[in-house]
Amino acid sequence: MFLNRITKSVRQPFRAKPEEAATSYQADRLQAAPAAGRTATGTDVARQAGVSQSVVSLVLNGGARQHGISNATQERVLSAAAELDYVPNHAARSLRRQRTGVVTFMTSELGNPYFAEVAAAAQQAAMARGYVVNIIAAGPGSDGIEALRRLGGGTTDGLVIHGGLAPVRQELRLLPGRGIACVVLQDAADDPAIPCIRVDLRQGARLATGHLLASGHRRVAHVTDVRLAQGAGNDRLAGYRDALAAAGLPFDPALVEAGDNSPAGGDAAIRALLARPGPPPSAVFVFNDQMAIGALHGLGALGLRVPDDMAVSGFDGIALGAYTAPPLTSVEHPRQEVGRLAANALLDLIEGKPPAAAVQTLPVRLVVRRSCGAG
Amino acid sequence: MFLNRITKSVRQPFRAKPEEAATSYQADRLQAAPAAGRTATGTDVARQAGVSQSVVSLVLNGGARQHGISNATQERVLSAAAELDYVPNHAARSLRRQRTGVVTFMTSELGNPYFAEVAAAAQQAAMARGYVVNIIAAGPGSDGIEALRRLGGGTTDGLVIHGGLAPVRQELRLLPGRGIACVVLQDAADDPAIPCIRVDLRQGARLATGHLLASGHRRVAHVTDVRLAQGAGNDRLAGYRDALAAAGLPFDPALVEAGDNSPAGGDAAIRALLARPGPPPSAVFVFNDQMAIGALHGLGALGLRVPDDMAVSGFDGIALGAYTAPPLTSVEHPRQEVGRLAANALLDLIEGKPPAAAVQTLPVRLVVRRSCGAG
DNA sequence: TTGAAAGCGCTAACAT
DNA sequence: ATGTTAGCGCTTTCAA
Repeated sequence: MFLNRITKSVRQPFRAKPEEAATSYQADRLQAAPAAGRTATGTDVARQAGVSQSVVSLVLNGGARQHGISNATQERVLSAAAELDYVPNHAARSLRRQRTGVVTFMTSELGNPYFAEVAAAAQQAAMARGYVVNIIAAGPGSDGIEALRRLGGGTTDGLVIHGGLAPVRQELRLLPGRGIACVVLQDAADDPAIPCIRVDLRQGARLATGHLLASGHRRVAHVTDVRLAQGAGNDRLAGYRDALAAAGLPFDPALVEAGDNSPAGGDAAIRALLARPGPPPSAVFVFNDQMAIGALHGLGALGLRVPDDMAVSGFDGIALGAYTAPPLTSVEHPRQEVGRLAANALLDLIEGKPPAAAVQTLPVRLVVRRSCGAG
Repeated sequence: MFLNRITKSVRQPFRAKPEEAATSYQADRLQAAPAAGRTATGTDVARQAGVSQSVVSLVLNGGARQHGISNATQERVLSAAAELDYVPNHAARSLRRQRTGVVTFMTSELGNPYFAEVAAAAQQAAMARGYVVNIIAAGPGSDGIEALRRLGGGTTDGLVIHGGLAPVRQELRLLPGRGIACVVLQDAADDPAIPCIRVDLRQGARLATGHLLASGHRRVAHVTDVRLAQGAGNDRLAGYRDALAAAGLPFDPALVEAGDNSPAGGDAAIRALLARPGPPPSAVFVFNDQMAIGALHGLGALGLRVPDDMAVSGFDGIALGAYTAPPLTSVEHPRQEVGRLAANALLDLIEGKPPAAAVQTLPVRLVVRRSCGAG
């Protein structure tokens, strides 16, 4: 059984912490390796080419020139490798080189198109620098902690992690000590050795709310994600308050509602907001576009017209936002840039180059569409 | 430089196939390993615990009981491991065991919520069986081929691949020979050694189109994905034709339009369809929900009401479909089931258990909402 | 111009 | 009850 910290065999649970035992790598299950028609090794190639194994390695790794391997030999090695469909064993190479050539992206929000774009850009940047990227779908929950624990030597050279950090901060701090470079997205990891690439969410919220206020709305509500709630670190809420303050308006908690981060959550939140006593808001700034789409739906169901009865602004700028009825005002993030910068910061770290800056904050852009009334 | 097939060093491009050289693993870039504060090894733990390295391995892998290691020794090993934050080296372990305990998911459609759900379910199933899952975002393009080439020994024990297979079929066939088990999603890989888990798209298309026909529509159009075009293997198009035939209606190519698989593509397609001469359709079955949302938008822009002027059915059943205006009729897929079955089929293959069936086809379910008029 | 050999960290069979 | 040892496949230094 695999064992990172203080855990023991499942067969001897008297010592295992149950929750760890339950999720830890069950090596016992992986015993019987089925003979899958042995893969060709470098030695096989060497034999076939009639040279030594080290020559194979040299030729295949580009060291042939400086070691003065003859052209004829190179040809033989190359064709033997091709003939045998030789692929160097990654585990052996990583073990020997003490680097894997792999970097890992971890996120709980796989399927969020936002992340997909960031990941794609990061992957492109990493590939351009010779690395393979793989993605682990795990979040701040126990799965994420477990995943981080497994990230030991020989797994990956570095990690970009995205999504609520708090619960995994502890594990994260251990990674550099294990020789794994880290970069975090959005939430800085109070550790100067871990750079952070972030988007200026607070400014985005200021822009969106400010635009609604500038259009003449005086009761502007806010729908937020219940997981972030009122706590500190809710940048969008902070930006919303900034904008109110700048307009000389008081912050009214009765105009803030929290909901699930989903269309259904946005729908429920807008209904809750309108069910409250007192004068209803005439505009609402919603946490993100998928919740905003739910809100549009809820408003329609209540017989309210957008933007006449209620102006709506989303956040994030997903592609579908331009295709809702009415099209959704939103705040675009520089996703590509985030991915590119994150990958490059990580690889610089891995390769020992001087990192750019501990925290890089990128600007956002307001995209005005019909849902907020203005042109 | 890394080299799978007939490629050579970038420094000696006279022999390298340019396109391969450009994308291949550039080992030269990964030379200088920065000393990142040496990670603790099993030997370190052994020294600290005052035992031999093999005892450490035994204790940490659960072999302690049957090898009769004393409790006191076990305690010492365990606490030494904890103290040193020991994590077994994955490369070394994989090399020795000849299995990695990792399975790979490959898809080009990262960010498609459809895939995210499949992947999540698969991951859960794989984790329950003691494997780590990692995801590679690569598709049927050159990136996918490159990625498959790198999938050699010591990288992963198995692969689930999703998305248009044709271009990578060739590479795919080589994998079992390299000891990598494969399962494909949706498009069967004419190789009985590679199981396929699929959803009955054709039946889904029959259901959606059939429902429109049953509602009295006689001119039912179809918007398809341009990448699938008219070719064979377009199950949705086939199901659409099935339904027409079952209703005794002729297939009219003028009622089929292809577009980009995106909201913009759906928008453009519906406009193109309506711009054609001849009587317009009164209903349309669209390739998937995101294209259908684009179509709803296009129809609105043209001043047509849904469902009165045009009934619309999507496909896939994404969450946002219930929140469009009007809510979108669609065809739900059993995503979780797909993921679960794929993971289990793959792991059975890896572990040498008898696989269930070469091809498992799962049923879909029509979800009727307002966009098609019916209740 | 090529080969031999050491060793990365781990597991497991075989000694004690 | 614990230690020794032989590799897994690869890279790289040193020798020939």
